[in-house]
Amino acid sequence: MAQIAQVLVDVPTMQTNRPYSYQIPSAWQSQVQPGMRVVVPFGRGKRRVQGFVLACNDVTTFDGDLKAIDSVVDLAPVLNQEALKLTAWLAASTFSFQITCAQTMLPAVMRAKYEKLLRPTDQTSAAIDDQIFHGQTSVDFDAIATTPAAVSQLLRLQAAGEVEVYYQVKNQARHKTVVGVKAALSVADLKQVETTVRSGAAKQLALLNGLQTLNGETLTQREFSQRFDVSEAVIRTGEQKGWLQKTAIEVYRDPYATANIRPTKPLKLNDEQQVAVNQIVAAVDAPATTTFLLEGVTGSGKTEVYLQSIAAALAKGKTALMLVPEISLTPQMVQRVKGRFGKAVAVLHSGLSSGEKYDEWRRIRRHEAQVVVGARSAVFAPLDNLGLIIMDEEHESSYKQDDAPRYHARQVALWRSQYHHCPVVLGSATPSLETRARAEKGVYQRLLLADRVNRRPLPSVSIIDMKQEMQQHAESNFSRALLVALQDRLERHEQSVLMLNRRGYSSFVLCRDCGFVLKCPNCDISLTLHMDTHTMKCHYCGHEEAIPKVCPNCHSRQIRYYGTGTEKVEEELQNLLPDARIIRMDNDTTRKKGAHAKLLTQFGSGEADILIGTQMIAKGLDFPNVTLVGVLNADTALGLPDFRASERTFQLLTQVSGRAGRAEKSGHVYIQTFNPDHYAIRFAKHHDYEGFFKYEMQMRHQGGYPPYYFTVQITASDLDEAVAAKRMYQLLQWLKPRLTPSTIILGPTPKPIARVNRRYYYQIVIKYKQEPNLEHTLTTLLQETQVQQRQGLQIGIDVEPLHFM
DNA sequence: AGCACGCCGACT
DNA sequence: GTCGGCGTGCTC
Repeated sequence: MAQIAQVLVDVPTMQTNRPYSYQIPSAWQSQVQPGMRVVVPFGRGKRRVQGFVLACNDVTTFDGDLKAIDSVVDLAPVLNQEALKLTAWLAASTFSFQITCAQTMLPAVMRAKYEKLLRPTDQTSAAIDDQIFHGQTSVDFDAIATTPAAVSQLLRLQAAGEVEVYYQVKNQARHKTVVGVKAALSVADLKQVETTVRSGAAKQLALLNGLQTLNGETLTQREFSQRFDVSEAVIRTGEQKGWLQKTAIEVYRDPYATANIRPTKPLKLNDEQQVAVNQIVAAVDAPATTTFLLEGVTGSGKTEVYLQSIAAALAKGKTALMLVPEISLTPQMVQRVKGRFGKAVAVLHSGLSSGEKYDEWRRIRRHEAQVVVGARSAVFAPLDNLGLIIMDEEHESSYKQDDAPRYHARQVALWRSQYHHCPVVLGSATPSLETRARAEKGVYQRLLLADRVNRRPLPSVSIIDMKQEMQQHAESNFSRALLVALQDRLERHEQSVLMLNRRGYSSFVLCRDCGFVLKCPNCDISLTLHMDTHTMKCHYCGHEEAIPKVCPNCHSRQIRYYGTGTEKVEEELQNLLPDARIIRMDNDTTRKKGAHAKLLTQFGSGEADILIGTQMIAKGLDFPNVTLVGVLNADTALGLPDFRASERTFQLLTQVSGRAGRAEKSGHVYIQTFNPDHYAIRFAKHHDYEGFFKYEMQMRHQGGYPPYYFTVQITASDLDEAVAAKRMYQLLQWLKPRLTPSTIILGPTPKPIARVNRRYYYQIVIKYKQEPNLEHTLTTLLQETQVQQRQGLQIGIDVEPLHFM
């Protein structure tokens, strides 16, 4: 019987990023297993932390007295063998702490909350009890220890044994329960009781009759009350008389009421779709770890290919995982999958409450759900026996997590496909260059859907040169051509969608006399005007202040907002087209839970003529009556110092164009731009992904960028700019001799937004083709900079970063 | 992270 | 002399 547990403790630092050995108390030796959470003492004080058991055995390299596990949190492992292996791989490949990775894979409620408490002892004097405890059994340490003087007093009291410090490790996970009703007496006894009830007590008789029909089963109180027509008060009486027992029945929080979902049937596939399904299903059956690139224009029916492939995996008794970007995870999308697979579907996304996420996670782990649909983190869903992984819109940057662990869901999906020997399907109309290049080399197998379902032609696209427009007409967000088209749609009772490319282009306040721009005091970035709260906000640190009435610099009153936000566009459009009914969708109007869906439903049911929004409207929405799509500012992202700017612009334009003319009516797209000759815009006009791919590959080849090179970004930040810069140059000197000569190191350079939250940022980018020792080198780097990190320097490593700013 | 240990300046 | 500042090392 294993006596020693190797435990990963919940202390995310470089020094503690390894297992610690603990004695397993003999009473628990048969039940502690790898993957369970435990509470262990850690450190010289009385600190207790949560940890994950990685292994159980009888050996340790530690030559000292082992401490014992304090308590066991789980009855069964929450991380299975696959998850434990994945944790180790994820930590190594993203340069993050193992404990952080383990926690990332689980619902947030399973993360422990810690409380440091003070408790009285039997030596506590009346005076201290009066001062600190007021008769309570414990008080929060931090609430009392607010001043240095208070801290030293507490330390003295602790030394004198008058108070005790105690750490409480709290499990946040709560199971939702409803009240159940169960008979407490046998049927015979209940019959006996019936004879003693006063005649005319109809409800009590009904209750007794009802109890007799239960057959020892438990019914929810609600159901019982309805079925036998007895009130809760009567049931309470029955409980008091000892006829019945109330119990707690565990229920799942159901985020989508399954009741009103209409079942859907598989659609007839066209030839291309059928070929794709056949290939995928063959790989599911084999099983083979083939990675497919399913490349299909918008409207070519990729989703139906996914659904029928999933059906084949389920038919084989296997499970399936379907990843979609957060913004595509709309109620329509969920309905479509649930309509096909019903209760077998679990949905994981950020809109769920933490309790709902936990319940969905448990349904998956208990094998009550075989299909999981979810955003990025759903890639960790605890599905056993995986038969198929699908990643829709694989080029979406939201698949990469922005903070530690900086993983890309695609990499995790590929890892899991190796583990389960199952295929992966990467789907997109505009695949990332990396993926498309791998398909070119035969690493991935390419499946092409060139035709739109029903053979609808792609919408025609007009490019509008805003430079000319500006010269000939007054400054406006709307070109004449677009306005005429909008007017035309209003008259024909058709709908329009307008997209404002918000990135780096929101409203800021500018003084027309001296040119002063209101900036964040903590960050090198202008503050954004928010009309809903009437404040200026920083989008990086959250700083908020009042809108200035006079210029803080020259005291002029000519201080106005400048630039274009969705609100301003809406206002201008309403002036230009007073009769139009407009819905605006942006971060402000969709922040509330369910607001997103509500606005889309309103638009879909024809309650508005025009939908204005940011990038969020480009994805997945499918309204047959939309015949016009306008992109107000196509090129705001093109000017950004990022080699992926063209790729993103092309993808966005192609995607938003796909919103026009999805049913019988043909669509038209207007793209307003200041760079009408830019290749990203030219290729988007002709829906020419292949042309764009070839051209962009040349650009990447010349620039030495992915997919020709791999990249790693190292960021250092410090409150003192000189320190950040100096350390970065030292780091460069340290790094150079450890990398192969063909590797290119860019930087150090200050980040384009050099200061965020009072910290100064510098970055180095490593571009390499082959660097076998990179993992080791960078891990060493993190260890060697420990002392500096303690002194306030923050160092971060991002493997294959998606944003270079 | 959080805690103890340990070594220097201004107070009872 | 002691209290308390924070730099350094360690946590099974």
